[in-house]
Amino acid sequence: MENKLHQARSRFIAEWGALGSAWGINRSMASIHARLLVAPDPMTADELMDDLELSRGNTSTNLRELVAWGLVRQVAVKGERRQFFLAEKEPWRIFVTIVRERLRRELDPALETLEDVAAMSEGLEGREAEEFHRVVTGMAGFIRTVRGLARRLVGSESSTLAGLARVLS
Amino acid sequence: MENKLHQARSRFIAEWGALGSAWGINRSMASIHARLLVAPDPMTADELMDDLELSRGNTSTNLRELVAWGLVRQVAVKGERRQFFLAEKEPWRIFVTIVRERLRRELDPALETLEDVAAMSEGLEGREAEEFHRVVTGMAGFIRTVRGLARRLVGSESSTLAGLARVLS
DNA sequence: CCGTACTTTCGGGATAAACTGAAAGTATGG
DNA sequence: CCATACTTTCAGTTTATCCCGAAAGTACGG
Repeated sequence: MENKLHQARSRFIAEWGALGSAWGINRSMASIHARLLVAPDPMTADELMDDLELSRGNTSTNLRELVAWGLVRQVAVKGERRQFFLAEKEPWRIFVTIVRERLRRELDPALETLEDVAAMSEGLEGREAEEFHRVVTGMAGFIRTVRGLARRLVGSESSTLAGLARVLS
Repeated sequence: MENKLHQARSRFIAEWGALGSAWGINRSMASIHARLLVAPDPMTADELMDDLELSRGNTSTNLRELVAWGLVRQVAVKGERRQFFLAEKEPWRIFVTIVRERLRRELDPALETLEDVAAMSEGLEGREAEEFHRVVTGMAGFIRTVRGLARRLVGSESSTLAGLARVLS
């Protein structure tokens, strides 16, 4: 019985790690996140370290990252000196957090550069320059629209999924 | 003038590469894609190679990948022996292609495993096992819903962005 | 404040991914 | 069917990233 749980948990952690890798999240961070997700109670860095066979340093660094992302928070347990970590478990909130952070960290700077570049190429002459300007401007506009939609989508705390489902059907 | 174009183009290519990296696409592939995006005419592997200072092998491999993704296609130019490559330039179509491919390559397998793991932990007893089952099941359900929505979103060839905008406002 | 329990930092090593360049492969025009 | 122009493959190298573990740092309880 215990064994079945361990087996399922390992697969879950491995799969979460793989998904993370495909999206630019490192394996340790994804593993720690996965482990915390399925823990009924907050865990300490030491427990995670032993469970996932990661080094102390690695565990510490990635826990900090997860806290910075807002996916995990530190909780104080009365009468305990060490820190405990607790993951957000509600899928919609996890999703919203990730989308928000990625918009902020990656899309916003990219969009700024793109609009910069579009402006730089304004009014240049020649086939190449004209096509460049046309494409970059179009791309920037599209991304700006997507960002706006994404922001509204993740703007509300409660799930907009049901609403979306209605529209797209 | 020529110079301004070059400068803007370099920045665009670099930015596209950075964006790609953050999303698990390698830099060469993203650079080639960016270069083709802003080209008024189809380009050959050699032109790309010189322009981006990549090796022949790297260029060839990543062009093939881009074709496999459906973001670039080969076109025949009359009276020319070598192959020319042309990128899809419409932002909405690019977006749809990428979303479709990533759903298929990453989300689908992940969801399958997740549902597997959820089934494995069905009926196990104990706090840990019960929480595990609860969380994994919830997660799988959520992802299934998201996938369904995404599929519908990218199901139509023409942009659904306008429709979305209406709903989310 | 001192000792101890806990956490973070960081230089160096390991690993994996990306990239190169040359050789092998393919196909087309003459 | 040969020569040549072009493309792909692949073994080896480089590069970037991740990860380890020890040492330094921090703060709490007594």
